[in-house]
Amino acid sequence: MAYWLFKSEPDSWSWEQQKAKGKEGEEWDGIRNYQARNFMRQMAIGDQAFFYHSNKGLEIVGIVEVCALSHPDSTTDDERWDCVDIRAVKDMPKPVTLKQVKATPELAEMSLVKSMRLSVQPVTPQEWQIVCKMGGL
DNA sequence: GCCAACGTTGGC
DNA sequence: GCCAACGTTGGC
Repeated sequence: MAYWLFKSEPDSWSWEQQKAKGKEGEEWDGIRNYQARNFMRQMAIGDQAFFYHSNKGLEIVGIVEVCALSHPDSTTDDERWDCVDIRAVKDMPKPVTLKQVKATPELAEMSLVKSMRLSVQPVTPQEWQIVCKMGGL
C-alpha cells in the first residue's frame, strides 16, 4: 500500500465537505497537472492519503483513502485528465501544520516542502509515520 | 493582495 | 527543440 497527500483550498473543497460525502467518497476532479495525474494513475484501492488545506489553514486535517481507481475526469472532455475518488477516513486529532512540518528535520524532504506547488504528491512510509504521530494518531 | 516559483503554451 | 510570455498556485 502506498501513501499520498492531496491538497485542497478549503474555499473550493474543504475537509468538512469531504467528510459530508461519507463512504461514497468524491471524485478528485479538476487536476490539470501531469505529475499529479500520473500519481493518481498509480494509486490503488485502499491507499491512504493525507488531506491538506492550502491557502487557509495550511495544515493536514485528516486522512482519506482511495475508493475508486483512476478514471476520466467528469468535469472535462479533454481525455488527458484522469482522477481517482477518495473518501474521508478520520480526522487528525491534532492537525499538523505546515510550520510544524518545516520545523521537523525528518520531514525536510517531503514534497509538501520541496515541491510546494504539486497538488497530489507521494508520501514515504517514514513520513507517514512521523506525521501521524505528530497528529496524535 | 502581493509576488516568487514553476508549469504550460506557442512562435520561431 | 528552444525559450519567452503567460497563467496559476500557494505561502506570506
